[in-house]
Amino acid sequence: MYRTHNCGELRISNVGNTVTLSGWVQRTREMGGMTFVDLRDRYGITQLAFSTDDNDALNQSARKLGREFVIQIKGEVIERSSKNKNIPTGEVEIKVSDLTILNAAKTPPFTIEKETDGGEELRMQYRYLDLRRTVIQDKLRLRNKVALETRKYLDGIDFMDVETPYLIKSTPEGARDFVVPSRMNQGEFYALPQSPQTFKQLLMVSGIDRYYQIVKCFRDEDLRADRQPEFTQIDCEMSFVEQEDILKTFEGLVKHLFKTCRSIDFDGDFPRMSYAEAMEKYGSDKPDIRFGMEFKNLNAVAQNKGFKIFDEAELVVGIVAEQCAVYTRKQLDKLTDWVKRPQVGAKGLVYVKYNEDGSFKSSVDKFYSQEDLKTWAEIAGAKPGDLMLILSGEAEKVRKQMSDLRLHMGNELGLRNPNEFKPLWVVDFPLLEWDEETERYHAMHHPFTSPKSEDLELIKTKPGEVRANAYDLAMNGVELGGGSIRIHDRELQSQMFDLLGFTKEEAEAQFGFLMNAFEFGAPPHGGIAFGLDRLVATMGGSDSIRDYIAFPKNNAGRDIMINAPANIDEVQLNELALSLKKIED
RNA sequence: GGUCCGGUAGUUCAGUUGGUUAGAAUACCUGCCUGUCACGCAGGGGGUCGCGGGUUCGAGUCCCGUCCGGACCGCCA
Repeated sequence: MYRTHNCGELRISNVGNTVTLSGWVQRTREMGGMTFVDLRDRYGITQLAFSTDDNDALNQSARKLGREFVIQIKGEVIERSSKNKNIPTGEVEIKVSDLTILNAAKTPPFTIEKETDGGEELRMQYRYLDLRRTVIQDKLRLRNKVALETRKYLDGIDFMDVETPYLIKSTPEGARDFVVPSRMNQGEFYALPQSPQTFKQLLMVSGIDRYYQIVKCFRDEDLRADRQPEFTQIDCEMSFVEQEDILKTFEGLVKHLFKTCRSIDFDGDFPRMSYAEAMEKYGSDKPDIRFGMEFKNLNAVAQNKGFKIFDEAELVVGIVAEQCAVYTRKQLDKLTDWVKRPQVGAKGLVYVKYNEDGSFKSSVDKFYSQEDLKTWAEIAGAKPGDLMLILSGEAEKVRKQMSDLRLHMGNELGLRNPNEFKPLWVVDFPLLEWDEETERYHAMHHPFTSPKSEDLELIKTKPGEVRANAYDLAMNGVELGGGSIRIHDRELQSQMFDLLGFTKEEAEAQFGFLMNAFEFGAPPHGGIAFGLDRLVATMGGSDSIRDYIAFPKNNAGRDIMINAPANIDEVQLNELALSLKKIED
């Protein structure tokens, strides 16, 4: 038997017991005639004690142990003469009588500790060592708990877990597909699903009524701290529901998860905001409402006073940074540089300091009187001591830029507390989005989203103004999930494809199976999908999802531990009837 | 496709206007130490400064290219 106990469970009540423990050597401390060894496993650390008085030979062997050796010991639990209050097992130690080295270890390339000295790349290359760290294990433990509680909650209200295929068909809509060549059907390719969307809708046609799946999805797009090419969704669909039913049901899920996994209760219902309002007030469809700094439109007061840049702008918009009138020239220049970076892309930044004495100092004093600036402050809701930051230009771009600036200021001023959680349902998304490049409409959510019935008449005349029965759950500036009420009528679905620029033939070839299914009694249905990785990372107070995934990919989509992707053998290529073409620049 | 930041000891980093033998901390090794728990003390080993080219009497330092890592924009229905 390798162990009678784990390394985290022995207490003062176990004194006198003879126990066997196995684990990793965290550290050894040599004290002349004594040696202490910290033995670690997933559950904790237990101190082992050796001394020359007890057993000189054993003490000598203990000194030869290196970091991360895997050992097994037998001994008696004794009360420590000097206790360590910092760890749960700190009142006891093991007086070791037998020591077996189960496996020696090379010195690890970085320290296996809470604050490791290892850099990102090294940690990923030796991810199995990184995963020995308690902080990372805690994150995986949270993920496990969230997934488990999701299953409990959904199972409790009659949702049924149904698996859908990973080898499906590529479609041109949306993200790039990962494709898989078929050996048995040479020259043809499967695609890995970006989501089980059509399958879950077919399950509704099948009468499954309430479906969920915690499922891997794949998108061949560039990565970010919060985006991986393979990621996990909590994918859900319900029949005979309206938007309100979905929102209620899944607000319940999110509340359940925060309560059971983080002991956090939300007061009342989650607030809701229309997409239009979110864009106007925060310039984002996933606003962080942990702090204010709402956008204030200054067109009426800033234009036609002779300042050409504002006069020619479609939108002049400001935010108020409280108590920031004390910002120095240097700080303001730095902010200006920040918004001028290509990633943000603003042409410049106008500031107005509302000094404590009631006077104003701005970068546009040449064009505006103190009275003018006072009017701005009133509109913006600025008080003495505050700083107004103003951007102008093309409305859509300015909103995006101001949104970036708002979040930046939120970070600077410490207004984005990672232990505070502010959910927000964003509703009434537009159905369509004009794409400049292809000069046609794209589905904002996906082509199966139903338009709001009251907007249906606009579909021929002003398709861009049609709103959809689509909704997102945003939290702390992160999109945690989104969904919609779907189209369940063949004719309407067919019209949608028309609108999106599909020919009848293309629509039939790509989604005929779904439209055919709609002819055999499709119930009204809708659903939602949550990004599990983002949900868990947000619950853990982190911006990056990487540490919540056991084996993530790097910036370039590579797994640097196993070194994937990699070349394949000529034999494999031949079997697949593929040949590689060298692409010249 | 693009922008920015980084690459120096096992590791994390410092390295001045280009100038003698490239440093610190930590890890590692050796010795001492009987109550440590980030133990302490003394000593030691450890570097093709990512790679290639250029400028220069001289390059870790400047220039060009390239590879790798990170953050971001585009992209992500």
